[in-house]
Amino acid sequence: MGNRGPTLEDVAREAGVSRATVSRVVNGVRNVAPDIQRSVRDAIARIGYTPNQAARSLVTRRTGTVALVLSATGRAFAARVFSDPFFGRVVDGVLPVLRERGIQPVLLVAESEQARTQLVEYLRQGGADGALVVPLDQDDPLPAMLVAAGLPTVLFGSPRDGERCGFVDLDNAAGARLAAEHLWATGRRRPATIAAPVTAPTADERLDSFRDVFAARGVTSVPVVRGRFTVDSGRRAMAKLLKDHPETDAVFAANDLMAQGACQYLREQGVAVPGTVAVVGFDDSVAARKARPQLTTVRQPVERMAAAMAGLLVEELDGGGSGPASKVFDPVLVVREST
Amino acid sequence: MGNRGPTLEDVAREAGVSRATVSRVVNGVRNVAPDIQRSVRDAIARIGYTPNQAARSLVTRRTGTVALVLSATGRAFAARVFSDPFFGRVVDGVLPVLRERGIQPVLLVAESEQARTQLVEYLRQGGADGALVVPLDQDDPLPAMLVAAGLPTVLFGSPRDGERCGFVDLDNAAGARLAAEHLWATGRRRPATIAAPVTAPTADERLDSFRDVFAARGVTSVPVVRGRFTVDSGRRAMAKLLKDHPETDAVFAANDLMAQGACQYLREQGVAVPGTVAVVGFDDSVAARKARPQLTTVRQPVERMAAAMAGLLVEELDGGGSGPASKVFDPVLVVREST
DNA sequence: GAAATGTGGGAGAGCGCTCTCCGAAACCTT
DNA sequence: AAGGTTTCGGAGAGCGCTCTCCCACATTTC
Repeated sequence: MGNRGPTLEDVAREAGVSRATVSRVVNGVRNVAPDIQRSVRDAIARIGYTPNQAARSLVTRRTGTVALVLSATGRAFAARVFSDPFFGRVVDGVLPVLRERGIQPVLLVAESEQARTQLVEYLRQGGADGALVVPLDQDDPLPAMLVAAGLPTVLFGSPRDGERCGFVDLDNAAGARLAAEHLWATGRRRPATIAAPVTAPTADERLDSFRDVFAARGVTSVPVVRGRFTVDSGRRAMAKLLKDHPETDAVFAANDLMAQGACQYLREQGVAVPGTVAVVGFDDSVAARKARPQLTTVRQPVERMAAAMAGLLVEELDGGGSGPASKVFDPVLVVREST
Repeated sequence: MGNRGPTLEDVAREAGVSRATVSRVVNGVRNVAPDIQRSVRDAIARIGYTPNQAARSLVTRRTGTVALVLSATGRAFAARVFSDPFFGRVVDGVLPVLRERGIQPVLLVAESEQARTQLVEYLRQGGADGALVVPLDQDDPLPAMLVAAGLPTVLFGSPRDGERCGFVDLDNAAGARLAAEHLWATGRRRPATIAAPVTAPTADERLDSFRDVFAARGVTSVPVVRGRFTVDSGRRAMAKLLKDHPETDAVFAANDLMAQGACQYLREQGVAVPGTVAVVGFDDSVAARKARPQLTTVRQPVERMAAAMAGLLVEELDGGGSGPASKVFDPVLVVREST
């Protein structure tokens, strides 16, 4: 606490110059004669000076920090976040962009009502210059709260109506269409889907488009079971599907983990994949390649999207003007062994 | 940015009192007459005042923030952190303790050399009041760097010699002994182990104690294969073990994920578990209960340890004196289906 | 009734830094 | 040589808050 280290003033005295000059050297602004620069740097090293961020922020109104917020409204927060490789990919995408610009990335988690309030308060008080938000649930109030607090914010996934903030997103509808058309083209006529939880941000976009493709070709009924994005829930969903609709010859799951669970269950029951039932996943996460059979899946370029998200925020932060921007990415179908 | 909101001064004017009085109300110190208190609160609500954390920190030398640092020296950082449920458990344990005290938890990740330097710099400049560090690798220089920077620090896992900081740890040796004695008692005489990577903090503590137990009973050779804490590496390790030491009748893995991989591989090869080979894991993570067969494992009370870690730091932070404290937890053997 | 005690509020000095002015010196220009 | 321009360093005014004094007044005590 009372760790009061040396200040600019101390460095100035040590180097025999003024506070202003030391500040200029530290921040590398304007011209300072080379020899004075050297003597200042020496003094800094000699007495072990570190700038005080609080003092700096007070005048610059900047912290040099950006928050990456993982937010959920439901239960089992940590279990969800620290088992789905999706978040790791987001982090992987965001970090380099921020580091490169000397911005300190800070992970914040909002796992409860209370946490969310504390978090918004923290950011309002100047905890970070902006926020990158990855909402796990569709009805998450956090983005709206941040926007209302006037904090520059960029979302992973489209904002709901009225939330005026930047975002990156995947063209989910196009991805689902890709999957549907592939299954149709390979002769499947009895598809079913393991959908996202109703609360998921992307829940119905993927589902509806998938059905539309088949509906347009005369297949009007596509059974749906909701999963919870985990391998286990995929198994359970598949079990239900197999029981209620044994004629099913194709399954489209809303993420790879659930697709993997479906494959596991099918094979355990002696159902051939892809022989009898074809399975398509979503994301193209590491799970897709590790599963056996390797999954055919809709690739979501998560790292690139995350990087873009960080890029948009950084732009908004120093560009100033022009307001929230956004970027939508195109999915690609990756055909492997499960279809 | 130029988001200059209302200040204490504005509230004071609005409420017709002095800056000092508003400050007293906001921070709830000393006596302020009830009616004045009310009028100040009204004024705050009316003009939407939020205290400026930078200004506050500048004088108090406190941020009200604690960093939870995940640090690794190797590759594939995010993949490791966001797939092993272990970290979720740590987060789950730490958060409530901090929230309860109104401390804002901030997750920091040190995934590279550069990140580590930036991070230490950030914390030295007053990014947080203290750090909770979860090192993934034994040779991680971060704890030493933080201690050197004078930051109150508490580790998950014992510090290396000379690092003078608080920590919580599991009695790993006792855990390994528990596993060994259980296997011995159930008649296993040809044990092998799937050990942690040499770089892991707990690598040899578990391994050595396990061997000691068997050595004391005349079994002097215990084959070792190193894994990488993942299911996949467990499979590979088991394959090697089965090839080189087909007589093996028991396997002790350094975490549940590897034990799970071992079980999978054994069963796929038609080797009965626990009939022919018994398997013991470590941690008692969710994976242990989800695996089939359900794993016998050494329970590490991660959440409680994490909570204690946070508690120790908080104490050091406001207690001041007395220096770094520590706490060691006892493991428990949980017998399930795999032995 | 005067002194001692307690209570509630204001004044104002910083915390460590940035950044706008200013002025002194050095360098061109015609 | 006189003026203009550029270069470089210092002075000093805050940024928004906390916190120590200090003072005015109310209450108690002998």
